[in-house]
Amino acid sequence: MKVFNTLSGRKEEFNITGNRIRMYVCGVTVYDYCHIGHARSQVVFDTIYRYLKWKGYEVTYVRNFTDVDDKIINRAREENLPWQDIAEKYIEAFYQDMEPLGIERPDIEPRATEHIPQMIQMIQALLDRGHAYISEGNVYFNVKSFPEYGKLSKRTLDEMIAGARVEPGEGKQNPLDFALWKASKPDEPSWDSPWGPGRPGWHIECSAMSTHYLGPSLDIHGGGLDLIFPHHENEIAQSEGATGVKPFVRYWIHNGFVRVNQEKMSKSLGNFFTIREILETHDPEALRLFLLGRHYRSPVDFTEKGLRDALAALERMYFSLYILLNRSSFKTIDKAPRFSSTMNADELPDEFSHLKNLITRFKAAMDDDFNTPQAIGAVFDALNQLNNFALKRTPHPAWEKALFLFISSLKHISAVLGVFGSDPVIFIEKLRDRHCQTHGLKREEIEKLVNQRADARKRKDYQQADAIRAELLKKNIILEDYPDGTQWRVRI
RNA sequence: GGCGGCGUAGCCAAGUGGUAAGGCAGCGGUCUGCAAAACCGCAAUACCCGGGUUCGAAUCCCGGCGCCGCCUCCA
Repeated sequence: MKVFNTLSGRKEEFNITGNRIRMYVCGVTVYDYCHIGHARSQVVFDTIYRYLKWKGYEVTYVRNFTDVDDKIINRAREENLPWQDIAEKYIEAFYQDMEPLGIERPDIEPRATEHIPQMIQMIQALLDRGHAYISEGNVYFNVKSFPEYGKLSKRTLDEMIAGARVEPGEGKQNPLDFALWKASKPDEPSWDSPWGPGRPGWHIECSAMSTHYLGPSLDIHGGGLDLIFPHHENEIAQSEGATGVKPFVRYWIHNGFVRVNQEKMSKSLGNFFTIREILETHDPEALRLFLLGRHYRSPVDFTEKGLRDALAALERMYFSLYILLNRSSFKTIDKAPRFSSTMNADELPDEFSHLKNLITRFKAAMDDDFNTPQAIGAVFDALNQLNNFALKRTPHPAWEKALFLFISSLKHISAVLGVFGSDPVIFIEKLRDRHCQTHGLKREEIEKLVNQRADARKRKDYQQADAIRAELLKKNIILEDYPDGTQWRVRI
């Protein structure tokens, strides 16, 4: 398996000793609803987590909540609520938004405020080792004490100072020094510490919590591209400075941005869509497929068209399965297929190459730096081949076996990608319901018309039949006549 | 100003040295009462532009042009 490592700037062979993977991903600061950028990051690392587990690794995945921070404090002031309530509210919202996207719960989800002692301990270690200093109740990290500072973001201290839009900063020896501990102002959250009442700086929580749960050396650390500097750079300085263990992280993985009109989606630009507002009108599985349709390191432009295309692709997949299952002897996905679950792909003739190789191709794609677009391509190759053999006038004698193999393969693939795992019947019905709801249509009426048309067709009254079809088409309902009956679907 | 990334058909997107996956849309064919779906075929004479290396480059090198990001809180 190859993984792109931000630290080296290259794809590297993924080598770890043993079978255990320690993985830490920066979660969110809980002061507002999550937007599509957060969704992408979560989907990307969720998929990586699922894939590593699927490969048989024993993964410990830690993802934090930053539940104390300037933004939370400000939000609390605006809403005139205790800051804890703000954090609580948006943690709950986070789960509500992530659940429909199929984001699995990490093994450990630590909150910053529950790990103040660990942070204090690490700050003390940094002071003891000469990497930090105290100034007016604040504790700062001394970047000059860590010669490798800049190795992740590939900048030198001199370059950063030359770039210089750095805050002068009260009591800092160097403008790039950053706060480990902030003396708290009167009405701010505060904890006791050896340096007086205060609260932790942002970066220290991830160092302290990752070390606490995973030890001083992690296998994978992830987050958005925008965390490389300063957040992850600072984490390296803190962790390696405090523990002396190098490297703090073996593989740094960063996902690219979601953009809107060619610009980064961000709170400060105000060009963001929250997950919940998108899911009001869009299918969550389509959103996940849309996000996985691009390589995780590339930027992705968020568009309505992109989402629609993804839904159309899903619909094609599920409608095909729906038709095929209907025609098969086993009818439904989970109702005891006639073929044993140990059916060997070798039982299929060689013409079914894409079906036989599907899992192999899927694995090869994912092994190459989690190339989800390529993996998805392999799935559609297989679907095309399946339809080709199954929907011919005289279907291939092995088509049911091929269908079964496809469904079994899909079970594996959906366990990793979190798409293509729905029951086709449920997916199609959901699509129909949603359409009826948003267009104020009644299913019974549609079905009544479909039946009327069937009668007309039996009478060979094609004029009447076509009139009904045209009427339904006006409502974006498309009829499809199959040998075993008429299906209706929604035009996307 | 420094550092990093990107530019592949109408749109989205893989491919990073061996002759262009896949999705959406389009066109032609098969099927169909006609459609739709599905399948088959067509569609970039070829990967921003200009040089170079190589038997061979979308893929490597040099030079442009365009876009984006980081350098400040941000997934």
